This record gives sequence, structure tokens and C-alpha cells, in this order.
Amino acid sequence: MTEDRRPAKKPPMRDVLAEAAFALFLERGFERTTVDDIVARAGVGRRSFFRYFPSKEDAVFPDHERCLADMTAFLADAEGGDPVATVCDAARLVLRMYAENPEFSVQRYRLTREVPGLRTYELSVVRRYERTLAGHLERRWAEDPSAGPDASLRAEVIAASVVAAHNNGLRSWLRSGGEGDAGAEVDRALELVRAVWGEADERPAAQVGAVQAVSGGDDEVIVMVARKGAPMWRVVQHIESALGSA
Amino acid sequence: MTEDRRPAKKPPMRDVLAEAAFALFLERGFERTTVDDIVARAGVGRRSFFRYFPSKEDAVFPDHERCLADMTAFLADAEGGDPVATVCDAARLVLRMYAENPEFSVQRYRLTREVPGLRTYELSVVRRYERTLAGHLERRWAEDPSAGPDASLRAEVIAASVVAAHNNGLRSWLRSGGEGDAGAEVDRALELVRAVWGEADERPAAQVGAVQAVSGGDDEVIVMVARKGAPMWRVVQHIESALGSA
DNA sequence: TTTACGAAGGGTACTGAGTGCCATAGGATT
DNA sequence: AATCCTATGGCACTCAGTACCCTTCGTAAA
Repeated sequence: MTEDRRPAKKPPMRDVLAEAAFALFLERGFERTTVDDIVARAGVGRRSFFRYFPSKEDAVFPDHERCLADMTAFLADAEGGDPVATVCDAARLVLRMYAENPEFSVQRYRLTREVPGLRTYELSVVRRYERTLAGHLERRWAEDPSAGPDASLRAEVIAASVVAAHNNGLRSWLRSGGEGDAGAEVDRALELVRAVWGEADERPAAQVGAVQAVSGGDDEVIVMVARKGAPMWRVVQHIESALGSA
Repeated sequence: MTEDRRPAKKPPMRDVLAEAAFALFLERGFERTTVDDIVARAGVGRRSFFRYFPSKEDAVFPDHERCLADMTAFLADAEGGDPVATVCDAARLVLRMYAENPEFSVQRYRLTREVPGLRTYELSVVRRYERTLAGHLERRWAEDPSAGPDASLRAEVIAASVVAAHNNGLRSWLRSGGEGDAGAEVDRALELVRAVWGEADERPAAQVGAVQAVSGGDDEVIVMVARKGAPMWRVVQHIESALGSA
């Protein structure tokens, strides 16, 4: 009834709990804060906490569930283009979530660094992102006859690389206290992965037509002839095999 | 006093507990087994369990602590050669530990797959291996002026790749019920990583001397001149930059 | 207006992991 | 024999997480 007269009539209990929990975690530390402390500050019943958060750790990462859903939706929509570039873009969704609340993200980062239980919990969250990315790569390559028999292996390795690169850039930004451009760090890191594993899309890229090794001068000289349009990892494989038989 | 007359005089309590725990986990499942159940079967006091295992989950992975120490020692001894190849070899130590007890490893794998708490715990263990490998790469490259400014990023990405590749091969072997050659699967997986990221050691490898792009026919043709002796990832970077300016 | 109903929250009691503290036993040392 | 020292057992406690049931309140149907 007072819907339009009081804009902030009733903040959802989930947010109230998350804020109370986080404030207490910063004050006393995660482990010295009990769920009873949290619900006391939030002014709600203890049972309600576990209605909104399956565990105490979940209250520290209240937005990952939504972000994971966003990533899944993003990948479901993505159709064409280089799958590796697509999962790199998907990883940037996570960065964006962190960048939306820099102070919160930095404080949470410091908290997580110090509490082993939170580090472990974060690992399980990161793992879900990684599985989501790997699943997308596998699905894309499952219908691609040129993907090769080791597509599943590549999918897992690339997903792990993307996550590691993303987290490297993200942590670098978090360690700096949220100063500077978070996107630039992560872009640089992801570009390393995309350059190694991705097919080239907008740029011209190489498809190996022939690789041969010849001798020249005192150093061995390799001459590679390549044509554009194929995955970079395959170039590397061809270089390797050519070098092996040189 | 009966040291030499009774070879199996007194099995260490840690082993007794681990065996009792594992047997019960297989019978009733992990979550339906309490620590009281375990110590009852082992015939020891409840307090002793937590003396040997910090948590119930630790009883499922009784040998990872030793394996982690082995890996640390292995990496500390490793001096020359390609750091990437070295961490690949270090990863194989983990495989060897699994292969020492195939039945146990396979049963534990099935158990871990079904219990979320064990999956999460395993992630934290895997993370420690990953950090150990990444630390080695960073240390090796810290003294190498040719390593480049992004050595830390590469270290983390490569460590993640090595772990992902290793686990891909390992899981494939575990899913097969411990049949076949575990080493072959993992070797194949790790070779993919080493081919992409490693310097070549025994094989001749490429050091990029010059990269240029020319036109030929209707497809664009790239001619790369490379000399042996330098990291493969740098070859890729040069190819990328050459293609970008083509 | 009354009744029915379903969603949201509160309260209580319970299980079980993990910890701190102290007691005790058994072997080795002096 | 007195004394350590280490390994172990026993208890009591905290706290996360769960099962079950109760209350409340807004809404829709009668």
C-alpha cells in the first residue's frame, strides 16, 4: 500500500543479512563471527540466515550465483566466432562483477586471503566457472569435425588457462587496492591465452600448409609456410612435429 | 623388544584410522559415517582421530601431504633444463602416487565424485600442487633476464595448464577403472602443454629470428624464419604480432 | 465479512565436526 | 625408584547446519 510513497520500503532480507555479515567479518574476522552474531545484527531469526545462504561462507560471495547464471546465459547465446575468444569474453563478466563494487571487492579479497576456509570456498566457486567454460568449448567442438580427438583435453586446459589468466589480472588489480584499470590487466592476461590457443578471428591467422626444416648458416633454420584461417595451437603442433623430424 | 620377531608388530594408528575410515565410507557413504563410527571401528579414542587428521576429509587423502613434500623436494633438486618440462615431470609424481594403489585410487575417485564436500577438499589439495609448480616457475624465471616481464602471469597459466592436463589424463584412467596405462594418458596430455609452452630441450626448437608475411596465390602466405634454441611461446607471440601487422 | 490458503519468517531441539584441557599409561632415561 | 616424555583417552564445550513445527500476514475465494 505504501509502495510508491516509500521508495526504500523494505530492503530484501538477503541483502540485509549479507551486509550485516560482511560488516561483522571485517570487524571481528570471519571465524570469530558466529551466525548468531549475524542474525542478531540483522534483527532476524537464525533460521532465516540459512534460508538465504546455504553456509556461512556463502554470505561472503552473495553475487557469484547470479554471475554464474549470467555467464551460462552469455555462452548459450554466443554462436559464431572463435570459441576461445568467446570464453575469454565470458571470463570478463566475472571481472565486471568485481569492478562494479571496487571497495567491497578489495575488502573481500583481503578477507579471503586470510581465512583458509574462505579460500577453499572460493576455489569451489572458481571451479564452477571453469567447468562452465570448459563445457562450452567441448560443446562447440563436439560438432566440429576439424576439432580433433583431443578436443576434451584442450577444452579443460584452455578453460584452466583462461581462469588462471583472468584471476592473475584480477588479483593484481585487487592487490593494488582497486586503483587503476582492472580491465586492462585482465585483457593483457587473457590476450596471452587467446594468442596461444585461439583461432584468429578479426586478424588474419595462420593455417599450416607445409612445414619444412632446412639448414642455413651455423644455426639451424626453419622455414614455415602457413596459410591463414586456422587455430594457432595447430601451428604449434606442426612446428613441433617438424622440428622433431629435422 | 619384539622388533625383529614380529614384523607387523604395531601398525601405526594413522594407517589404522585411515583404513577404518575408508572402509566405512565405502559401506555407508562419507556423510553417513561419523567420526565416532570411525574411531569405534579402529578401537581408539575419538580425540586421537583429530590428532592425525585435521578434518574428516583428510582421512580420504592420507597420502597427499607426503606427495606434496616429494614434489617440493623434486623441484628443489631440479636445476637445469626447461622449467616447463620440469614441472611436467613434477606433476607425474602425483600420477605415480595414484598408480601405486590402483584399486584404492579408483574407489576414492568414485567416492569423491559423489560427495560435494570431498570434491571441494580435493580442489584445495590440487591448488597446493598448482601453487608449488607456479612457485617453481616464478623462481626459475626470476633469475632469467630473458624471461620477460610477464613471467609471473605465464607461471600461473602454465601451472594451471599442467595441472589441468595431468588431471584430465588421470581422471580418464580412473574412469576406466584403473585399466590400461595411466602414464600414457598423462604423458599425452602433458606433451600438449609442453609443446605449447615449453622450451625445447632435447629436440631442436625454434628461436624466431625474423618473421615476415608475403602474398602468394589466393591465400595469404606467411614465411617464418626461425632459429633453434628458444621458447615456443615466444614463437607464437612473434607469429601473432607478424600476422597483426600483415 | 469470513474463511481458506500459501508464502515468509521465527523458535526449538537435535546432530555432528572440531577444539581445549586435563588425566593417564607406558617406555625410556637418570 | 624417581622422573620425564610422548602417545592416548576422556570430557565438556562451541558452533554450523538441519528437521520440524509454529506464527503471521497478505490475498483470494466463499
